[in-house]
Order: sequence, then C-alpha cells, then structure tokens
Amino acid sequence: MSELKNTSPTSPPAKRSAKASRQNDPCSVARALNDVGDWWSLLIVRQAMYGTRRYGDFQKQLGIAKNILCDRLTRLVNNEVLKKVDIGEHGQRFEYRLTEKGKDLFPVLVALRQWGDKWNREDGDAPVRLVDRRLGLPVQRIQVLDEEGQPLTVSDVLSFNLPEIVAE
Amino acid sequence: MSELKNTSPTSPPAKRSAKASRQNDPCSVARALNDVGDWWSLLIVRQAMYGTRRYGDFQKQLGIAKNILCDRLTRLVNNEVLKKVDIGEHGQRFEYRLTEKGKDLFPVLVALRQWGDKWNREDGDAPVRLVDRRLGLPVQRIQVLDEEGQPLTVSDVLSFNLPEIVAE
DNA sequence: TTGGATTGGTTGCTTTTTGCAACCTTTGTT
DNA sequence: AACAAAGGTTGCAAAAAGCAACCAATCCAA
Repeated sequence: MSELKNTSPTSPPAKRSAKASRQNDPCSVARALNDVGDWWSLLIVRQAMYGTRRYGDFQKQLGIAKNILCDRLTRLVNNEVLKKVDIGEHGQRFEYRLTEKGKDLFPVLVALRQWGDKWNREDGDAPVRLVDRRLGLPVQRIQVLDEEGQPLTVSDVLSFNLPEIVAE
Repeated sequence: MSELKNTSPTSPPAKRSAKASRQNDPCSVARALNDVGDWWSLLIVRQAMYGTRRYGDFQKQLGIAKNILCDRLTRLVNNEVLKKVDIGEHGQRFEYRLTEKGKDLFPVLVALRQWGDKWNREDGDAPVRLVDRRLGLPVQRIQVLDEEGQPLTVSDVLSFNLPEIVAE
C-alpha cells in the first residue's frame, strides 16, 4: 500500500548520466561508487548509522536541500542500501532504515573516518573514538590483513610501483 | 559520536561551494570525503594503486574528460594524496604518484571493493581477488575489530537503532 | 635538423546536477 | 474544524561535468 508510486512518472527526465553508465563497470570499486560514491549518499549512510531514520531529521542534521535528499534517499532505496518503511498509524509516515547491505558499509565508513582522523585532523580536535559496547574500548585500527593476520600495505598487494603486474 | 549534535546544518548559509564549506566540518568522515569524496577522485586513486602515474594514462584508462582530470589531479595534489613529480629529461614531463597519505587510502578502497563484490556482483563475474605477494594468498575480509580481535558490526558500536544511546 | 607525433594541458560551449525557495497534499493535534 | 508538521514536488538560478577544438612544449625518427 505504501508504494513508491511516484518513482517513474514524476522523477526528472531520467537521464543516462555518467553514473548510470558505470552500473556495469567490471570493477567492483566503480560499482560500489555507483551506489554510494557521491558526497551526500555516504553522509546519509553515516547519519543512518547514528540512528537517524526520518526524512526531516536527515534534512536538518545534514543541511541538505530537500530535493537532493529526496533523490538520494530514493536512489539508496533502489540500490537496497536503505529500505523505506511505512510506520504510519492511520496513514503513511515513513522511516528510512539501513538494510543488511547498508549496515555492511560499516567498515568503509570506519576506514574513511580513521583516514580522516589520521591525515586531516583539525588542530584542537581529538578524533572521535569509536567504542564498542561490550568492552567499552576503542575499536582497532582497520587494516588489510594477509592470511596469517599480518597487516598489508598497498605495495604488498597491488602493483603501484610495478605497472606491468596489473591486477585487473 | 559527539558531532551528532553539531551536525545540524552542516552547511551554514553556504556562500562558498559545498566542497569548500565542508573543509572544516567537525566530522572526519566529512573531511575525508572533502578530499576524495567524489566519483573521480577515488577512481584516480584506485588507478594510481594499480600503477598508473601519467596524465595520459589516467585519461585513457578512466575515460575522464581532460579538464576534469586536470582539476582532480590538481586537487589531489593540493590535498597531498598525490604528488606531482617532474621526470623530464630536458624539460618537464610529469608523473603523479601516491603520497603516504594516498597509499593510506588502501583500506578504504579494499573495503569498498569487498562491499561491491559482496553486494553488487555481476552475474558471471568472479570478484577480483587481491593476493598478497609474500604468501600468494587472498587478503582477509576487512573488518572492524574490538580490542580482543572480535569482529564488530555497526550495531555493536554505533547507535543505529538506539538513538538515545549516542556514543561519545 | 626538421617535421610529425605525443604529452599535458587550456578554452569555450553545452548539458546535468545542485541549491534554494515556494508551494502542495496528507497526517497528527487540539 | 483549524492548524501545524511531515514528506515531498516544482521552477528557477548557479555550479559542475562533459565534449571538442586548440596549443605550446618535448620527444623521436629520418
């Protein structure tokens, strides 16, 4: 009953933009960016991880234009990062919740956050410490690990200085 | 997440471009996205990790417009993700190389790649397997770990369904 | 050493995407 | 019933992206 009735007819002329054209990019990084590769989408996901669920709250907390928010929420729902749930008592009133796919972006957000904390720290700012509930201790630094659990750098895995060994 | 409160209008009555106005965002995710939060920037970094260094190669491999490439490379250099090195013999001829800061985006790219592989796999496609050189074995799935090494989900750390319990 | 191809851009112009404000319809409240 | 709030939509102006043409320096081959 609470259908997304307005998706087709009312959405803008539905262009084939660069974003659409990457839909089938063979590289999964490109396909991931197709889902969440713009500024607002990832911030919306971040906000959803903080507990925000309502349109109006996203709008106020992010300071995003309403039409852009609409567009991004719809896109995130279409990409199954969020689901739109009708929580109305006698009609419709919506919530946008993270799906499993959306929750699974957690390591991406943590990696980005840690990178920002390390390289773009504002002078006075202490980095926000993510603390897990069970132990009450900060989470570990996120890393790429080999089979034996040793941390790996890009040079250990990719050919960033050996152009002839290209992974793709 | 202490910035829950002050993420109210993240953009004040924006006079400058959105990007400039996020420079001093208190959230490190936003600041990270300010450096690499657009489509092309992250793909350029990905390509650099594969070994690409030259303007023309980026252009051909990514199919990006030349003026946009110019702009992004300059921005990445300004943000110290890449460095521009003159490798000319009798004049100038440039290479764009990852800085330490740029190489340190490796976990972000791996997290994105694994997410894309898990959730957006094209039917026939096997995911690209990142293999470390030393062991010749695939890297582990990237995860957020607690102090004891146990994997954590977003619900273990953030308050995505308990808005009142906001992590400090 | 000359002439053509390559590299690394810049310039103008057109198309898309954003941001902003105003407006509109459906709920929820009193 | 009257009014406020939620959740959008619409129209318009400004910014960013894409595209093609052009350009100056450098390298390469004869």
